[in-house]
Amino acid sequence: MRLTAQEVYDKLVNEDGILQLEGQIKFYLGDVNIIVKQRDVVGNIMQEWLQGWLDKRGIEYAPSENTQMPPDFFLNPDDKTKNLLEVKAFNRNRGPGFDIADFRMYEEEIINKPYMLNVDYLIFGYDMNDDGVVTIKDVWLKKVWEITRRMEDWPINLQIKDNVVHKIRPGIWYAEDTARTDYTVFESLEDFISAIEEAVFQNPKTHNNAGTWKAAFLRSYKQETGIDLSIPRWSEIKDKYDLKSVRKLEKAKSDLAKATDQYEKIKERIQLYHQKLHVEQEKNNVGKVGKIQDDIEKQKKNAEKAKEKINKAQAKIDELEG
DNA sequence: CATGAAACCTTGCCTATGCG
DNA sequence: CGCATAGGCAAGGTTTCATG
Repeated sequence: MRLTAQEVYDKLVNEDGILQLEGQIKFYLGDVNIIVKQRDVVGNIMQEWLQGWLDKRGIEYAPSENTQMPPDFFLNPDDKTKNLLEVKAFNRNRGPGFDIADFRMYEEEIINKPYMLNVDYLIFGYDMNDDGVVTIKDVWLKKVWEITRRMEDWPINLQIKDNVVHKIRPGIWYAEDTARTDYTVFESLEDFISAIEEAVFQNPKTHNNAGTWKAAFLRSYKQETGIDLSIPRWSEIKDKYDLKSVRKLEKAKSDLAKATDQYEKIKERIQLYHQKLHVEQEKNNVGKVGKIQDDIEKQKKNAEKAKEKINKAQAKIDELEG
């Protein structure tokens, strides 16, 4: 039986009820039996489990030729450019920490094999309790651009050690609270490619290929799919993925509005006090005149403070917009 | 002196990131 | 990959302040 990645997903979730199952990782050597409670191994175990599951359900596949690179499974053994499946797993109580691929290999790979962009990622979000019991909290089927994002100083989320680029790592694609996320995952294949191109340029080790990378990729992609992709410039799309700056700008604007409002109210208040002062001066009410004069001085200080707030907010807006 | 609104502080939670 | 950590955000409580 041959299934697509989507059919595999549906079968796992709907027919086999994977979200209701419980598992445990056991190991024995001699007469010593242990239950593995370390999470490092769960990803590999899940991949092997899926292979066992495919076998048991009689689903055809060819296994990976290179365990370092996606995919893990070719669901169509006769055409190893279609229906490719990559399996990932991560601790659902934390963020996804798995690697997508080594950046340099990936950047070259998608020129040589553009169909790799179409790999389906089957992702398990698991939980492991103190007894080592593993349960699957979530399963997703995703394309690569749906699980990757930019980072502060790079167009794609990269693991960087001693200034050297290593792996592409995922973002959080399932956040229910966007107020807490700084960078959203990419909206399209085109934006993802734009980010890769920019990263090829920014990375010292690939910088020299940057001039030809995009053209080479587009040629290869067209040859394989017949499609002329239109890739936006990174500088034109980068801001929409930076929610942090968007929020900062909004806050600065609201601070400015508030401070301006405050400033106006204080000015009105001072005017009112001046009127009162006038009345009491006419009455020669020395005590009250002194008190009102004190009040006016106080309000003038408040006005200065408000003015400072206004300037600060305006400076922030200029900085973020400029 | 009481009141209500705004400013301020604390705490817990979550994400992003760097390192081993 | 896991883990530690920093920093941002929300909620809730508390303080401060203008005002009647």
